[in-house]
Amino acid sequence: MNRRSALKSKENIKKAALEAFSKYGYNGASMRMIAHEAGISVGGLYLYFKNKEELCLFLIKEKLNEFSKNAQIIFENVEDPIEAISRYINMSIEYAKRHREFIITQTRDQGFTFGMDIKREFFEDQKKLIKNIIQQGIDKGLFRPLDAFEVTKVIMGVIRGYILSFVMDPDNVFDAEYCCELILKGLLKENP
Amino acid sequence: MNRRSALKSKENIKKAALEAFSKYGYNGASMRMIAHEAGISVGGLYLYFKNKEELCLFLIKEKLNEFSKNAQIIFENVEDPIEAISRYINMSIEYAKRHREFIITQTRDQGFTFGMDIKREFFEDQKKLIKNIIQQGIDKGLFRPLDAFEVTKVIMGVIRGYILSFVMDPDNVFDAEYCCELILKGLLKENP
Amino acid sequence: MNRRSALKSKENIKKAALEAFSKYGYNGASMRMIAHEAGISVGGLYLYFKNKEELCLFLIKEKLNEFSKNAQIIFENVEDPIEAISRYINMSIEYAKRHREFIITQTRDQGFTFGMDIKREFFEDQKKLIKNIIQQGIDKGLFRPLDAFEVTKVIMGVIRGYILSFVMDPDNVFDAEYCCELILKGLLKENP
Amino acid sequence: MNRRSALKSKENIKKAALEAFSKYGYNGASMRMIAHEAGISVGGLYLYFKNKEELCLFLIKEKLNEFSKNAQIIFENVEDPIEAISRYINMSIEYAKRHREFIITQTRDQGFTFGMDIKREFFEDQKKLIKNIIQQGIDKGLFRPLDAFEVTKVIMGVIRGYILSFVMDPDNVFDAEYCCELILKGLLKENP
DNA sequence: AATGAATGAGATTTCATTCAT
DNA sequence: GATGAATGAAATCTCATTCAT
Repeated sequence: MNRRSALKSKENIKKAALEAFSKYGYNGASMRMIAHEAGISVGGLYLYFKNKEELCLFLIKEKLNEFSKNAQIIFENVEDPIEAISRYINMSIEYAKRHREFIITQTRDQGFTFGMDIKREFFEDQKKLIKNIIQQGIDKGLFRPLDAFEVTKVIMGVIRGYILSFVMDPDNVFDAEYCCELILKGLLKENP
Repeated sequence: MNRRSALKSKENIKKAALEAFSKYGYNGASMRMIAHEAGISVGGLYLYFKNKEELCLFLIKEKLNEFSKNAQIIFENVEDPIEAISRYINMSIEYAKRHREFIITQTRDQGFTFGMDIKREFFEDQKKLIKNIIQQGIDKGLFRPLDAFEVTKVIMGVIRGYILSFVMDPDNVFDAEYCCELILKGLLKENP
Repeated sequence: MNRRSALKSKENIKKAALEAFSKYGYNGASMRMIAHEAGISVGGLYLYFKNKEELCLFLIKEKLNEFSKNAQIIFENVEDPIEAISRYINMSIEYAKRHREFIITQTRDQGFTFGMDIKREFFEDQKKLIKNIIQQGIDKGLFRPLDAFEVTKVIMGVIRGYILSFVMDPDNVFDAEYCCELILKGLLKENP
Repeated sequence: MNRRSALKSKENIKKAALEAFSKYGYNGASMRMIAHEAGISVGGLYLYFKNKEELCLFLIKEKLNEFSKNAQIIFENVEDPIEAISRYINMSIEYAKRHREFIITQTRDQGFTFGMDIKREFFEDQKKLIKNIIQQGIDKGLFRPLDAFEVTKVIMGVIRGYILSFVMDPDNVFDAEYCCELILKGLLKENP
C-alpha cells in the first residue's frame, strides 16, 4: 500500500476510535471494535498507535488543541468583554453540539486520572483566558464586582455540564442563547 | 451467619461497589475488587446481587431515590420560588460534594444506555419540579418572563456540570453561593 | 475446591512450568502449554502466579535455594578441603543430572538479564564458599599456590559447562569422577 | 540496487541478526527488530532469507564453520599434544571472547532441537579432533593413562562453560591461562 | 450463608510472513 | 531489489460467573 492509503488508514482509525471511546468509554470500547469500524485488522491498529492508551491520549490531545485554537481566535479578535464571553459560551456549546465526540475529553475511565496532565493544562489555560476577560469586564465597570475566579469556575462548570447533558440527555439540552443570556444577566451591572 | 451479619454484608458490598464504580467506571471496576473491598468472597457477591449489571443498577436507583427525597422535601416545604430554587441548587451541590459517589448516576459506560430508563425518568421528574417552580416565579412576577423550560434545562446543566467538575478538577470547583447568586441575578427582575 | 486441591494445583503448575521453561526457554514456553500440562485452564494459572515473569522467577529462586542448601551442608560438615571440593563438584553434577530442569537457572532469554539480581547473588555466594575452601587448601599446603579466585572461577565455569552440556548433548556428558580427578590433580601439590 | 549493495545488505542483516539472536534468543528476537537494526525493510529481509529459521540456521552454520577452520589449523600444524591442547583451549576462549555472538551456537530455544543436527555434527567433529590428540599424548607417555574420551568431554565442557560464563557473568570470567594450566597439570604425568 | 478455585470467553498485544506498489 | 502496510494466528492476561465444598 502507498503513503496515501496509510494516511487514509490512520484517519479511519482516528474516526472509529473517537466514535467508540465517545460512545462506550475507554474500557467499554475494544480495540477489536475500533479495528472493525476502521476497516482494518486488529494488528493493523498497532502499526499506527503503540497501544490503546496512546490512541486515546492522541485523540484527547487533538480535540483539546482544536478547541483551544477556537478559543484563542475569539479572545484575540474580540475587544468587548461582554461579547467575548458571549462568543466563548456559544462557541463551546456549538462545538460540543457539532463534535459530540468531544465528550472523549471528559472521559472518566481509569479513575479520572486518564490523560489528566494534558487535561489539567488545558483547563488551566482556559481558566486563565476567561478569568482575564471577566476581570477586564469588572475593571471597566461593565460587570458587577464579583470574584473573577469564582465566576470563571461557574462558567466552565456550566459548559462542562452542557457537554455531559448533551450526551446523557440530548433531546433536552439547553439552548446556547438562553444560557448565555442568563449568565450575562447575572454578570452585568443592573443599570446598563 | 444470621440476619444481622447478612445485612452488614450487603451494606459492605454496596459501599465497596459504589466506591469502585465511581472511581473506575462500570467496566473499570471488577467484581473481584469489589468483593475484596467489601471483605467478602467473590462468590458471596452473587448471593446478594444476581450479577454486575444488577448491582450497578441497584446503586444508581438508590442514589437517585435518595436525591429525589431531598428534592421533594424542599419543594413541599418552601413556598417562595426564589428560596426554593436557591435551596435546590445548594442542596444539589452539597449533596454532590458529600456524596462524591453520586457521580455514578452520571456514568456513561456501556454506550450510555446503561440504566438509562431509570435515569431518564429521574431527570424528567426533576425537570418537572424545577420547571414548575420557575413558572410560579414568572407568574408571580418575581422572575423575568423567560421560557421556564429553557431555564430549567440550564439549571440542571449547571448542576450536572458541578458534579463532573467536582470529580475531574476538585480543587477548582465553584462555590455554591456564587453559582446560586449568579443564576438568581439572571432570573430576577431587574428592579426588585 | 478445597485447600488440598489448591496446593495440588500449584504443585502441578510448578512442575509443568519448570519442564516447559527448561525445554523451550522463557519465550519458547507458552502459558497455554504450561496450563495444559498442569491440567488447568489458562486463566487458572493466574490465580497462582501474577504473570509469566513471576512464575519463572519463582522457579528460579526455588531451584537456586535448593542447590544452596545442598552446598551449605557440604561446607559445614566437611573439614578437608580436598574432600570438600570433590564433594561440591560431585554434588553439583549429580544435582544437574537428577534435576535436568535446573537448567532453568541458566535461562538466557530476555538478554540474560532475566532474574539477574537473584542469580548474581547466588553466584556470589557460591564463589565465596568455594574460594574460601580453596584458600584453606592453599594455606594448609595441600594445593599448589595458585590464585584462589581464578581457580574458583574455573571450577564454577566447569560446572556451568556441565549443566549446559547435559542439556545440549546429554549422551556425551562427562563423568563427575573424571572431572573431579582432573581438576584435583591440577590443584594438588605434585608430591603428596 | 547493484550487486555490491546487495552484498552489503546481506552483510548488514547477518550482523544485525547475529546480535539480536545472541542478545535475546531465537524467540526473543523479532524480524522487525533485525530489519530495523540492519537498516532494511521487513519485507527486504525475506529477499535474502526464506524465513526466520533459515536465517538463524545460516548464522549458526557460519559461526561453527569459522570455528572449525580455526581448530583445523591448530591440529594440522602443531605436532606436540601438550601444545595442541593448550592452543585449542586458548583459541576457543579467545574466540568466544572476541565473538560474543558465538553464544548463538549454544542457543537452547525451540526445545533444543533447533539446528541440532548441525550442532551435533560439529560437536562430534570437535570431539574426534581432541580425543585423537589426547590419545596421542597418552600413547607417547606425555599424559597420564586416562580415558581419552572422558578427558575430551571434560575439556569441551569447560569451554562450553566458559562461553556461558562469559555471557552470564562477564566480569567474573576465568583466565584462559589459568584454565589451561589447571587442565594440563591434571593431564600431565607427575614427573615430567 | 459463604468460600474461592476454576472456567471460558474475550481483551490487548506481538509477530512472522505476504503482497501490492 | 525494495518497501512497509496489512494480516491472521497466537501469546499474555483479565474477568464475570459458576459450583463443589
